[in-house]
Amino acid sequence: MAGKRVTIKMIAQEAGVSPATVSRVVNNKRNVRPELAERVREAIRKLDYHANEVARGLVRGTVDTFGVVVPDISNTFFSRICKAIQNTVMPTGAAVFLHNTDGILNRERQIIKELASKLITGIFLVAPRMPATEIRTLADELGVYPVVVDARVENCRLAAVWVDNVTAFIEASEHLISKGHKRIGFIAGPLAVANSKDRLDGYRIALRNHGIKEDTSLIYESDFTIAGGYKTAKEMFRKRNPPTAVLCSNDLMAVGVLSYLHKQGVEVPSEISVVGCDDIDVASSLSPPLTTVSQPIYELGVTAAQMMLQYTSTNEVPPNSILHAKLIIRNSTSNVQEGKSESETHPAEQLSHNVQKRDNR
Amino acid sequence: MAGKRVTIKMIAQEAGVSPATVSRVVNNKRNVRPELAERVREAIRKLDYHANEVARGLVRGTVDTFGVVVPDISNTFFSRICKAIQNTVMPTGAAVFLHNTDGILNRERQIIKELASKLITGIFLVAPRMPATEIRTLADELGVYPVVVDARVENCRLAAVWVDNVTAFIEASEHLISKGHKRIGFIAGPLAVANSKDRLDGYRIALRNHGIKEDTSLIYESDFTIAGGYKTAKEMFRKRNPPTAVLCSNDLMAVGVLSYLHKQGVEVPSEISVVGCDDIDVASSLSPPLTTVSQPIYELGVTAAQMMLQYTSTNEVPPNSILHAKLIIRNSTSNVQEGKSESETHPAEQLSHNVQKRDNR
DNA sequence: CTGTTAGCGCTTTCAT
DNA sequence: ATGAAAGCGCTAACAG
Repeated sequence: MAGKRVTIKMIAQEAGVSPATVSRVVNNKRNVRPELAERVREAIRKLDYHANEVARGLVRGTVDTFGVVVPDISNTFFSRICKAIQNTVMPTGAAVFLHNTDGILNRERQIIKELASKLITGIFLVAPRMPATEIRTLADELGVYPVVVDARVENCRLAAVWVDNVTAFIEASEHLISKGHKRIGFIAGPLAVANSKDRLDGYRIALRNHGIKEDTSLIYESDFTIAGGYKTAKEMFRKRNPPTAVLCSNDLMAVGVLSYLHKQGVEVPSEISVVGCDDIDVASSLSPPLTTVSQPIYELGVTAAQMMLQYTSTNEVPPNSILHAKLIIRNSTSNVQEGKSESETHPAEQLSHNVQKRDNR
Repeated sequence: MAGKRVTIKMIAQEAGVSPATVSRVVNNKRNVRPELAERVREAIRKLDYHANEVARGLVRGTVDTFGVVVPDISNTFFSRICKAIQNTVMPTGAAVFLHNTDGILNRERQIIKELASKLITGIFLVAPRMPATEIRTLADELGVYPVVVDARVENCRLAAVWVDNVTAFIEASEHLISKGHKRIGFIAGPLAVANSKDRLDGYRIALRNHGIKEDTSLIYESDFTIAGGYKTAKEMFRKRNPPTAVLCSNDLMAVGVLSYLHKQGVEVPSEISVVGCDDIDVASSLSPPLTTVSQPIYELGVTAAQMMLQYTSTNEVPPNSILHAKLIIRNSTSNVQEGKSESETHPAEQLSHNVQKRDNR
């Protein structure tokens, strides 16, 4: 590549001033005679000068760039967060490094170090696998501002924004319960991820609050993918005494479930109700349109970016931000099929079931 | 942030050698006495040294980083390309800047310049709006290696990889024609985008080759979104004499069409056939599973990355790469409804239609 | 093989 | 208000 870049010196010469003055003009320092400043600006225009950000970064000791570290950029959820972060941060002139971890812990550590060696200002850790304390330590050591996105980290002097998944899934479960469902299958994401755990907890709390005994044979751990949801549904409905509704930890798995049920000729929602989480773009266009826990995805990203901007400018770790999800009721859920829920299940619960049902009419 | 970074000098002192020697060790130059090298490595380990990439970039005049510029990272298609590029490029130690243009031409120009000022090595332009010649000029001027992804650019000394959309859509159209469809609606993407144009051309060529007169009232331009597909379907089917099949320029619009038809109680494929393009993750899980033109998305990214690597190492612009799409026939397409196709259309074409039909049995 | 030296392009005292 | 000079951390001649 040819590309002789024009430097500050050339501008200085062209404008008949010193490099220092050019620097002052470029950086909008006010102590430059307007006349000179104009001459410099003209030279800059004429030679199409663009400051070498790398040189600038070297002397400043930091570059105006952030790193965004996600498990999987091809996942809509993460790519939307990523977009929100970018859109929020871009107006300040900052750029963004993007990195995939594939959910591998060591990759995460590795990437953070690489990013730090590039003198980036801050780093967004989206759904990180690393323990909060380690993040704190590493960031301090590396001199990088960390903001954790979509993971609940408390009491760590760590800036973080997440969604209240427990409450969200209590609500989702109660929606199903209010429709008379008592045998509700649950497909969790990887339980090593705090969000997955929280969602499962929400489900459990809701059951308990409504006097429904937990049946561990109804709870499955999967992987947040369509294929995973499909496979899990298959297992779930092959057993005797299957659920009348299934609550999924994300939409992709719900799509898998829907797909399986459709293939088996099972009608949703008349025979089985299905609930997802995320409200991905296609959720409202599925047949039936999917009832789902809508996560404030974009807001998650925007908030994270705002926290980062505040963090870096004040040097004080901003308070955590807890966002709320919203249950969007569409057509994949309905009242439990008449007599279906209990007749095939524990006869002992028949009575309470009827009471429950009556209560909700 | 505290974060006293350890420098090459500290390592030099610790190991009792000169900075140059440390540099040699770090960069694996072989002309260092093994004994010394080991001492240096130990110091590096002990002090947890990581080379300052910014300083390195300044002296080298370039940093081992690429820019990826996409219209919209939250679109699965682009995020998958992005992931492929990253995965391919990462093993070489390179990092990736990600930028959204929202399909705005000027943003594209702006971003390319910003990226260049960061001394990046090369830039991936995914579905760019900029004319090829301008890309060539700008890249030369800025001293950056450009690779164009998912856009047909020929005869420009410009490295590019794209999919043969014309052939793909001829095939998709012929699939429909072979099922007896003669009134085939077409929902195009923005026709300013070459790919959209090519797909439409494929459709037209197929019609012509099979003696079907083109009916411009069947051709719509939309925007590649679910909402756009929905809205267009609404218009399309409100007219008298609607099509018996609709071919969409991407899956998202097909999802919109499916959603509209489902809402109207129209059965797919028995009443209307629908074809999409991209084979997005949910395509096979829709009901009905969507017949679609499967684009080699991941391969698009991998190929682009390989071209870039070759480009930067040989300094010769690699030959263009044309990938092939594949029609995946699922359940959203079927034979045209008996007597439906023509009875409501131009009686004049009745005969040729019957001939056509017989040909394909 | 190894150390010394001279910058890469920019910002930032420090004089003037 | 402006210029001269030092130096950010590293690499790459150039000596030895």
